[in-house]
Amino acid sequence: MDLYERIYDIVRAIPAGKVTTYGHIAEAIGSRGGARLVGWALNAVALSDRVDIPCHRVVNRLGELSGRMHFETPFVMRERLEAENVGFRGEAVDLSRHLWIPPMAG
DNA sequence: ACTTTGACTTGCA
DNA sequence: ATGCAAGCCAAAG
Repeated sequence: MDLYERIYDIVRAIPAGKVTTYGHIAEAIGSRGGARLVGWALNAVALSDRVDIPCHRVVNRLGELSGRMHFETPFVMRERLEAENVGFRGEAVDLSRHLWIPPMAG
């Protein structure tokens, strides 16, 4: 299984109303520090037809919507999260309430 | 083939 | 707490 598909599997597993971070996903696929790879994979998703992957539920370690630029508009990401009752703390997601840790692969 | 960049995170000073 | 450097894997020039 490619790392990309592992990433996609994990992102798809994020429950509505929850978010996770690039770092946690990277760890889940057995690639600690490979957070950038996750971003790259999501970038591929963004310009792909994949809609099954809720990439809006992936934020950086501070809960900031660093990937909002890659959506149709920079507001879509925030709006989608708020639509799922995700609470915000300033410009970042309240991770203390909405952080979801992905299960380890294997 | 080598260098630079990217929706990132961590370590050391 | 702030600032610089390293590490991860893949894609573009």
